[in-house]
Amino acid sequence: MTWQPLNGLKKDPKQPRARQTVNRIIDATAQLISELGLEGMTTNKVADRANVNIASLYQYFPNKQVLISALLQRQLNEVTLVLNNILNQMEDASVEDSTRMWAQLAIQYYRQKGGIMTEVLTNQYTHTTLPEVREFEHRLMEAMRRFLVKQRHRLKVSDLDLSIYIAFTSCTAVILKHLLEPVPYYSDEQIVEELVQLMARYFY
Amino acid sequence: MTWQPLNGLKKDPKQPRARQTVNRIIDATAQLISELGLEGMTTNKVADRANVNIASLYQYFPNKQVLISALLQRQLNEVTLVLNNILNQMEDASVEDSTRMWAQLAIQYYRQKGGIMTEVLTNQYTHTTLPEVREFEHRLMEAMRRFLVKQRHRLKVSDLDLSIYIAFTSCTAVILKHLLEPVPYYSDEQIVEELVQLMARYFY
DNA sequence: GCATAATACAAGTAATTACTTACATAATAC
DNA sequence: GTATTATGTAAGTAATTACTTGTATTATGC
Repeated sequence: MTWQPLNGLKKDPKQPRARQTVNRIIDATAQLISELGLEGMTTNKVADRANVNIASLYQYFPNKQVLISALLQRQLNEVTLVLNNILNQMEDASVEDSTRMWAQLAIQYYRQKGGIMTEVLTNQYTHTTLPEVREFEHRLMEAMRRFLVKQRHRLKVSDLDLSIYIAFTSCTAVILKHLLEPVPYYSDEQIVEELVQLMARYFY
Repeated sequence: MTWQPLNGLKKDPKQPRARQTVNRIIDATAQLISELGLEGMTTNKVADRANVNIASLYQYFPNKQVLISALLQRQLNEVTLVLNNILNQMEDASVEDSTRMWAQLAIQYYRQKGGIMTEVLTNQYTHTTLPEVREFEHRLMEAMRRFLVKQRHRLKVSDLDLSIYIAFTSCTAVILKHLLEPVPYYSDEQIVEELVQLMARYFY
């Protein structure tokens, strides 16, 4: 049995210098996607920005796809960490409170980290839905489920999974739209509180 | 004062043969976007598919953007027609009924016409939100408003416009997701009825 | 019927794309 | 220290992109 490097890299960077190179490449990828969008990002530009020869890039990343995947993984892992923290905290919270926490976290994270991940997330509906994103969504909905089953008797849902699907999709879309095409006179708080209302009335 | 051709075309096709050419070009554009996505569609491929020389394409369309715009306009006009019909019919319908009609129409239209417009719509959150799409959304939300103010006394909303914004965004996202990444065990009817529930509980 | 304008196409262009080949330098093993 | 391996670069590649130039063909005005 032969070993593929777990992350899809062509070659594991063994020396610290090489690890730095790989990191610089991923950083540059993040910057460029954030500035130019997925379409605008090219491997040549990435290599330039990272001050690395294009051939070095292709020594570690077999192709563009894997490079994007690597960035995506890094970002998703980051979010997952923060998120798990929150999810544990809200054990027995109400739908209102958990919606609020979740929405606030999403907005705050985006404000800090820029639109790198959102750029990819918004393309999730496109032909090439990235499996990483799908899996992340799935994990999130599972967490919602674990949280909701505990208070199932209080909920007026017929099909819990369907409800979660609808709720998750709605909240995500509203937040994403608010972040990327903000309507000037809606504040973060207004949006969040209105989502809280929507969820409360839907579930209770 | 000089006249720009209203639709952004470089040149008005005056002879029937020319009008046919222009139409064939737009049709080919629709096909290719539907097959390959916005990214995959190129002007050269469009010309090929339309059996038209690439130079002829550029005789009428000054650039790729305008070509896409022309297609988008055609599609949006089509939908608007159908939609206005529906909107007039539902004058005094309940939130439930109007949600149902609207959602069913959206699904049906997509099933018939393929993903051309959705392809563009899903990229609405991207850097280049097309003004045509914005305007269309705006018109739709205005229609929702006209319909809702009539029964305002029955609604438990604090800010009607905000509610419309949230409702519209949620419904659109759920429908779009259902069409493009369908979860196998959710039927059209299930999705529609769950949206009806969501809207009813939100507004009443 | 013929001058003129409208419409079409053949064959390009320069720029950009993702990705390679061939070679040099730096670190490690012993 | 030297053989070996890891890491880096210079300079390409062929394919594709959006878009032009120059010329031939077709329709229209009168």
